[in-house]
Amino acid sequence: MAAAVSPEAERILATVARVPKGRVASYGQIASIAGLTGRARLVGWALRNSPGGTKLPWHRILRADGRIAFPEGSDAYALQIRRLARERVAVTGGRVDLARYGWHRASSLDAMLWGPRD
DNA sequence: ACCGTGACGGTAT
DNA sequence: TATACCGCCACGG
Repeated sequence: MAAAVSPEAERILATVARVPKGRVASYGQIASIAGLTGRARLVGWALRNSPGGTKLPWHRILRADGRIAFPEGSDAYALQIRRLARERVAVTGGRVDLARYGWHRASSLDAMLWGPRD
């Protein structure tokens, strides 16, 4: 049983699962929230090695500058853009406006003030 | 055990 | 805004 991977990966994946639909977060942000500041690369590793990672909203994770982390032109690159578009997240030039779609662990109040978009 | 690679990030130039 | 470097750490060869 249990693919266990590692306690850190578990926390990382659990954090990724919390990113709301229509919002995005950076690898470093996820690492910090998971209590692993400075270990953004581990987030990428955890996602890549997550058993059945298909269930996770991995497409909501981007680089710190809002760019897609996959090589431009790759299948994953195209798929991520497609999955984001499906959530109404605009991706222009392989990049998402974090000021607009970035997840800031908002409370319901913040959600009202900021709104999902617009 | 050494070294290159990578779904990263911050700072300097 | 873009490029270059360096710090970071798990893996694979």
